[in-house]
Amino acid sequence: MSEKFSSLEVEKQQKIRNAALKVFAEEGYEKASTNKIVKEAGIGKGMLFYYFKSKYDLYLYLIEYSLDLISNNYLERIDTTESDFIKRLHYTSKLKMEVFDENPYVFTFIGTLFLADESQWPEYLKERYAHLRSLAHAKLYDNIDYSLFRDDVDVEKAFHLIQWSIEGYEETLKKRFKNQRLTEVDMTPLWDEFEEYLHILKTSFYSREAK
Amino acid sequence: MSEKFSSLEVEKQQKIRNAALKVFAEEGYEKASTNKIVKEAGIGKGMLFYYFKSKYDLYLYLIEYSLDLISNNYLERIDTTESDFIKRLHYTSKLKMEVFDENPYVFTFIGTLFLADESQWPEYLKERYAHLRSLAHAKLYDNIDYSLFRDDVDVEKAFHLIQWSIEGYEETLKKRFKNQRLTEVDMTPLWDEFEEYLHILKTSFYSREAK
DNA sequence: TTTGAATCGACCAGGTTGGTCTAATACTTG
DNA sequence: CAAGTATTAGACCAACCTGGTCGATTCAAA
Repeated sequence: MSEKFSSLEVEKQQKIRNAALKVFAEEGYEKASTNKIVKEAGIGKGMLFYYFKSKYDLYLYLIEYSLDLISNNYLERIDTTESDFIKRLHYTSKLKMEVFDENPYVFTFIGTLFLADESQWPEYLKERYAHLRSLAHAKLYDNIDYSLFRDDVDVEKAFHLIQWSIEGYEETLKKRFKNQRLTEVDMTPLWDEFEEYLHILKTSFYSREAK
Repeated sequence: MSEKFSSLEVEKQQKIRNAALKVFAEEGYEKASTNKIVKEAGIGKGMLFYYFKSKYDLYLYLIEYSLDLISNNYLERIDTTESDFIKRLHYTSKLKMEVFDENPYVFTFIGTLFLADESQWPEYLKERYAHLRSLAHAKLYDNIDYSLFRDDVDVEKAFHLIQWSIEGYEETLKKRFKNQRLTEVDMTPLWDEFEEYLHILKTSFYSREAK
């Protein structure tokens, strides 16, 4: 990236980033076409190479940007003093939706990195990516109160079941509102529905006594 | 498709189909390259167009083939007299794995059709695709004994939670054994693990009295 | 009026595309 | 063995797309 890009108005930066994130996320690095990106971003082809010296340069910039965003605006904000696993996930989902709404392609883009070929990345990006993953793990599992769970179920397995359930719910929501901006959707009934699911999970996996 | 293709030895047919299914599933119709397909199938470029008159012809053939396979070897074999939802899903998973093992790309390929542009398909394929979806629904939900479920949870929601859990488990398995043929994997401990998960679901979502 | 940063899109060489065709080989039948 | 047919690989084609360049133009500041 050059200082040319960073001195753009933030809206324009955001528009270009979103376009690029979208195309990279959907097509993967190799197949992502810079033509498609500039079209989506509504800028001329020349400008992209004026801001970034190559396609790969743009790609690395997006990685760095996404790592930062997910760390600072999402993971770091997860409150690990909440020791109730389900409550923590509940709050985590709210956060995720918030970030997702402003930056819909970052999560998919970061997801694709998991299968990407890191070997050519600069060292500092590899480190930060590894750091992100361990941070994510810690933010989910550190300081969880195991005693809330029924003692006749394997807590580890219950963790998984709860997580899969939440991911499944997220997926169905994505499918349901595929073509709408999230801001245009009234989320309150969805959160209610989500909470009903969480309530079921609670009554199912937590022991009766535990409130 | 021409009779040229169907009179090939079945192994060769299968190899070509698998190659094509794989590429179409991974890249989508437009981007799937016939060059990649013939390379993957280990045949010369000419042969593909000797067997199928065009890329689109091959594509339609694969749709028909996959619809048939999933109907006959998978859905139709699901036993709807089993009214215990979890047991039925358990059996369904076994079937799915069986089919998956012999034909790993059919499910993903069929999955991509959901987002594909049906509008140009011949009428009979549209109908059969619609039929497949209603069949799938029926095979999952018809004749389920609701009384097994705890009466303090919404059965519909419990359905979803259970399904998401199973899908989640399937996904983690796919990731775990991404690069191995399924036949090379010793499945028995996995089935045991799976059954432990099912057991938890049972104790969680079914009422105590219901066995 | 002059400068130079910002912008666009025509353009380039190289590569890939779906599809054709030739020429060689393999197989069958006399 | 010979003749003919079925099968095969891959060189080849025009059309198109690729990442990247560059000259032409605009326009605000000096």
